[in-house]
Amino acid sequence: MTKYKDIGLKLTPQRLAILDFLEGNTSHPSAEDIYKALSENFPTMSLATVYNTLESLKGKGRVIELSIDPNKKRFDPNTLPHNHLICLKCKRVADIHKTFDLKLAGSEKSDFDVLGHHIEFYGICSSCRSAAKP
Amino acid sequence: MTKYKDIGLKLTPQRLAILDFLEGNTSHPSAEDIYKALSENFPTMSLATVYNTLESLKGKGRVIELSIDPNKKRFDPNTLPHNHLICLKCKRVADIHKTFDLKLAGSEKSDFDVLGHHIEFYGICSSCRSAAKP
DNA sequence: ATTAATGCAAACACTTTGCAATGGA
DNA sequence: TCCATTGCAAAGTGTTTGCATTAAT
Repeated sequence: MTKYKDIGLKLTPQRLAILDFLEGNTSHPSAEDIYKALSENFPTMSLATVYNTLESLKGKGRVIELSIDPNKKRFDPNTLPHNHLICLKCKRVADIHKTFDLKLAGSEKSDFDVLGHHIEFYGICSSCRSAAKP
Repeated sequence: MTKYKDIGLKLTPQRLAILDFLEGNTSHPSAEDIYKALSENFPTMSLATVYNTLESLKGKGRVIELSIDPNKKRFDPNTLPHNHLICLKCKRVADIHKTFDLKLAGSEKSDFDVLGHHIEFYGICSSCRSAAKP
């Protein structure tokens, strides 16, 4: 039960619930998504707690914040390098486990220290494709 | 002077100013950035007009909306395929003109129709690097 | 006992919208 | 003239923060 004992944060029931919800979750939920999912079992949980916890988890490197969805931040508990595929219609995000080794020449870097990269593929998911066209 | 005559939108002074500001602009400005820059010469211009115009330009394919900055939408008048490099500290965005031909196998696409991709490189820009470290 | 985390509400930042007045086409 | 666009204000989202209370260590 002390599965998260070395997390470096106080383990409150709320955090435990958030961690359990995120574990293995590939839906790339927003803070609101997490809040709604947990509100059923934690009716008193505050949305602010979800935001605060996500911030802490980000600081501990247990969660990645994605800016792939233009309307809200989405979170990914998979902190290993990988890429994403987003549906332009419904904003569903799928993981792309394939990685790419992209090199930039010095002259292409605009004098930045380049630390990494992230690829967003975009397209249409199967359910949006098969949905009746207006 | 009818440089934008075939744009398919009514050419108001406000829109002309926005188009002129964006032309060749590589700063990837937010709506607020554009509004501030033009307010000097157009003191009565409304921020809503900037948003409305950007929406129209997006619809006409004259501007791309970027979700590279987690805090706000940024806009790019360069609609040719290219990639971006963002400074993790100051959020400055530079263009990467190099493109990459990234292929996904059918099994990697989670049953999406993949239409394209965009690469975000991230790192530290030269001015942030040389800034005094706290 | 300490100190961090919670929940609430208020504040904040960004973006969108309703609508009367305006002005391009 | 006609209809799209403007400017303003209000409203709508998503996110952050202040603070007294609570609870993990």
